[in-house]
Amino acid sequence: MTLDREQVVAEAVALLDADGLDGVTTRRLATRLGVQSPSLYWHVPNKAALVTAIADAILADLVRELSPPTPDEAWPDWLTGLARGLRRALLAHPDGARVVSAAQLSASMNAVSELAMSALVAAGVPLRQARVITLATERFTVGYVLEEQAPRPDETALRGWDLAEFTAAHPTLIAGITDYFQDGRTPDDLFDDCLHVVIAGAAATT
Amino acid sequence: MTLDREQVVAEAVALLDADGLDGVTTRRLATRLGVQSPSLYWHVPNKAALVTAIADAILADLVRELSPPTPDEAWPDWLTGLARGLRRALLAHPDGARVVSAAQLSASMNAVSELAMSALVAAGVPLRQARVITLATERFTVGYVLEEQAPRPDETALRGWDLAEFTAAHPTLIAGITDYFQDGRTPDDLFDDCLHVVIAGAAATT
DNA sequence: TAGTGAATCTATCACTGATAGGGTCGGAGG
DNA sequence: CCTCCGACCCTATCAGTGATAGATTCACTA
Repeated sequence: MTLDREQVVAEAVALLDADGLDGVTTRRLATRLGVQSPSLYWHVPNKAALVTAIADAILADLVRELSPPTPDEAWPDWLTGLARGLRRALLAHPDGARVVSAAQLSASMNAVSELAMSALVAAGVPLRQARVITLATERFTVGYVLEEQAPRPDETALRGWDLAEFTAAHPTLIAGITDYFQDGRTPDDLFDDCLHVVIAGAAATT
Repeated sequence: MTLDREQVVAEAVALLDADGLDGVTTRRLATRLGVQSPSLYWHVPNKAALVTAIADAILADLVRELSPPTPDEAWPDWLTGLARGLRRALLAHPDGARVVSAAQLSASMNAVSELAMSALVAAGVPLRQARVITLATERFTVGYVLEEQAPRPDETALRGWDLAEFTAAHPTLIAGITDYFQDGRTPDDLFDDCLHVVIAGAAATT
């Protein structure tokens, strides 16, 4: 029962889930697999390739369950669903967005892009606009989740930080944040609202 | 002529410019400052704080030259200029977007947010919409530049990668990319076009 | 049975962020 | 003048990182 690249990646994802990206080290991964760390290099050329493989694994489910828009589905609605699915896939693992943005040439991400562009083109969006729209949507979504998953500032970063002082210097910002969540709105709502901006722009510029 | 936190950060930025974020190590930074690495910890609590300080330095120029919209300036145009300026600031240093996205509580970034939100509110945009629009714009821009500055895949990542095969699997994607740059369009144009999507959506959802 | 190649091992490298604890030196208080 | 104290920097060291060299094991095949 010798080790397998697939098992390595699967265990790396499990390690990511348990300890985040910084917890994914070659040694700890090897230990989990009952092996010494240099053995991993037989299955994976280097750590960057491992991260890319993790990214592909993270997006694999999304790619699998993705389907082109139904005939009666308007492409902006379909694209909204795509972006939501992408965000869910990224949020499903700690540092998911970091992993995907660190990936070099993720096959799954390219599959998502291809599907999105072909769907838009099929729906009558000019090729060039389809490219612009998918790029904007993808990069917005990844950028959004990246910030969403950013670690809370540690204690030393907050030393000398005062809420009252901050509020005084950034009144509109604070007001906007508190206002938004006042009526029971959730972080998911905030993403949806931001995404709606992007999609509305996409629909408007076509 | 003893060392100063300001000098430490300035030299860290110089080191970032020379060797990228991964090149910014405490030892190399110390060497550049003619000092041993533990000395840095007198001026900076840890490396995360140093990165945040670098991020603030990167955005400092932007914040300084930023001004509210003139009375005859429509807020979508003004916001477009803001996003362009943010992108330029990030692109001005290697890994600029990575640095800013890794920063914990960057004062400069918050200053940008505050300025943007207050400008929008002053222009009549409802507070909640202003929040959504600035968030969408900021995260889109950082996410965009992050990918823009991602390192080209190294050789081992490209082992077994075949353009013809990739094109066959992603015809629309490849067509869209080649089509876009065919008429002499530049990466700056691509960003502007994507940004236009976001801003148009912002204007449309108001 | 000899050999080949896959898969793993041990040992080690150069490097990282960080801490402990000891010096040095200038300026303020007696 | 002298002492003391805090700012500032040092040496020494730690635990941990990705990675490589080179030896070893072991199943299968010619």
